[in-house]
Amino acid sequence: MRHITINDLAKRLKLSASTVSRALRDHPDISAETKERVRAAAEQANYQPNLIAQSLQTRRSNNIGVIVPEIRNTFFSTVISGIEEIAYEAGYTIMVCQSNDTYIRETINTRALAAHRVAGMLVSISQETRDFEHLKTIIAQGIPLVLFDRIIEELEVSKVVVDDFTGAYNAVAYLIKQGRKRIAHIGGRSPLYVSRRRREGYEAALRDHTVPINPAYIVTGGYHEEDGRDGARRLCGLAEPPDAVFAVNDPVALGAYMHCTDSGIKIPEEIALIGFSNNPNTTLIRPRLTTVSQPAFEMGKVAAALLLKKMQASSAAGSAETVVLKTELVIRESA
Amino acid sequence: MRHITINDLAKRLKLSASTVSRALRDHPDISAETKERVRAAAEQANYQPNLIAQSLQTRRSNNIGVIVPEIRNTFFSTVISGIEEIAYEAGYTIMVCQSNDTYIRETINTRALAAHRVAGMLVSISQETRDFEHLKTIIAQGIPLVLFDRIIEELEVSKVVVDDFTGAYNAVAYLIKQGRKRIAHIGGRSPLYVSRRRREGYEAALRDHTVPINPAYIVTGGYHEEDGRDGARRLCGLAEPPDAVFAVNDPVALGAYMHCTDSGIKIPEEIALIGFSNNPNTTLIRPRLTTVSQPAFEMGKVAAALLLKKMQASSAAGSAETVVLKTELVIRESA
DNA sequence: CGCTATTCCGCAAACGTTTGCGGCAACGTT
DNA sequence: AACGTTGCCGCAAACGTTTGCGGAATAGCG
Repeated sequence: MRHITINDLAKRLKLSASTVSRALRDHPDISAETKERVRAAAEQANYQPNLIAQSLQTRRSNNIGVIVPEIRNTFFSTVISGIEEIAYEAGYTIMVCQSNDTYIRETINTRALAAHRVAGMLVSISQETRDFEHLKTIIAQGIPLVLFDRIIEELEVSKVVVDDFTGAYNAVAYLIKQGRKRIAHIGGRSPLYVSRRRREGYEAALRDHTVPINPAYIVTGGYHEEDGRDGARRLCGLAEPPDAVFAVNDPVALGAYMHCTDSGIKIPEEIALIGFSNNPNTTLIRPRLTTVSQPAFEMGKVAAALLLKKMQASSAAGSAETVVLKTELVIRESA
Repeated sequence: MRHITINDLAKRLKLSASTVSRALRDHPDISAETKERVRAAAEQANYQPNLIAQSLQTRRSNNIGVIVPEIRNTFFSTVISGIEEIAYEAGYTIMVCQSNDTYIRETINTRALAAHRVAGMLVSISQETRDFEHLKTIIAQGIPLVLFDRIIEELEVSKVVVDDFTGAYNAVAYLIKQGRKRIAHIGGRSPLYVSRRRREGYEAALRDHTVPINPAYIVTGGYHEEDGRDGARRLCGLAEPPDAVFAVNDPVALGAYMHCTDSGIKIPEEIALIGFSNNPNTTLIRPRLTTVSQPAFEMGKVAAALLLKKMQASSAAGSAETVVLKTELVIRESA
């Protein structure tokens, strides 16, 4: 019923614990013969080294912490999947927390993971976080940190994002090229990096093509489907409703889509629609949603790899690296 | 840069480590005054107890392991979300692994989590697993285990599932009541509990309504969208194609939906369609998908709560409990 | 004033590892 | 034959906690 320890093995083999330990880790001081004996005994007894004790001794744990706003949400769960993939290959396990998009819980999570002495942390901040003290203490404690997607620009730390600006820019430029005249944007209310950059891309595209920016065509809200419905409703209620909408992400775009189809507005004839992320379910609807690809799985892998690199570099932390992944406009029928 | 320990505090306060420890845990042996001093110092120094050392000493860790086939997959990520929610409230953090639906990786994951000395484990098995030795050793090591969704019936252990049989039965019965005559089933090829039970429900409904079971109307494959496409293609290629399809889950149903709409087959006029799970994206398509609700978030919460209960019960393990959650046929336009 | 209770705290061992250091044979070298 | 090498292993300390036990000081009691 109990876990068997290295001392049990030692006793059984009439050896010292240190010899068993060294044999298991293939230390040159141990003869080939006893190594074999030890290995056989360990195998036979189904010995599993206690990682807790190991971590305490070596002062380095083999798990890495992950904090996301919410685990359900295909974008984040896909990122987590990518993270786990890389972590697994490197022999790490991930400890996953969700902040439910609240600041308070995010801080609690960082504290908990720090108390667990994770070897590194990957976080995507909540909508609410304005100050970064909790992250700064993480850094001060010497825990490698990398931010992804929802990052904080001011923080001197490694980050991985997509080129939100360019992605948005290209999407809107495409709408203009298609001859759309009244291009609206359903954005995020919170000052999240991603929503700000996408909005900036939207505005820059309009400006560069000398189409005036109409404040009435910019509505903001949350990041879920219902927010997209709300936004679309307000937009369509305008005296002169838009003939195109660029949404901050796919859930919002899908919400807008729902509103339009439900109220008989034809897509793309009356209104064109572009989302952001290229979630799998964007190909479910008819017309299929034109969107900007945001490689979530890839992002998870890259973020994890970056963190692992930081962790190797141990002491010489320094160098905050930020990698930006490419987006691509995937053109389908909705625009 | 370093983490501060209980000894640092002790030195700073000219106390012993034991006193500090007891003060922090509010032990009655310590005077109110020193308790306050210690608390203040701990606060000021941002002391965080080393959970690693704590776990080693107390022989109980405060994290629980989770193994799912794949993290991306809205069903599982939603379950995980529910698990995290309950675990968080109870002061536990979750360690999440994915087996990628392979047996080998599932065993590696169980070993890793056992080596981490998790306080308990929640697992949903892979398509490939046929033997349960890895799970038996988990149990033998005294680690509380609860299976969810993809369970193993033969294993004497706590489980949480939905009433797959009844859910399937009701769905098919509904199709019959609607006057459908040639009802097909796109099921899972693997002998997974869920796919077996749903198929049994399908067959029972037919039998109870005295409609003959036509083997040609039962096709099997995997559990993803492309498998649904394949299944629908084969079904529609029949001399006498079915006029209704009950799919093993929503992704498969959506794949079937895609095939039908893409080849001009009208839903529900020519063919009715019912899925299983009530994934959020089933309301995206038009007609919306009729499906059987399978409360994923709830399942995660229940499974975690059950595990916590097992963990309290410590020694007196025994009593394998299995809770089955209710499904409900949610009727929409596709059937 | 002497004795027992009570209050409050420290010593040390333990949890399961890893690792520096030292020791003891056996061996090879002059 | 004496000596240095080498090969192989054990002792003990350490990682940061918790906790049983004992002990000093104070309080309470007759």
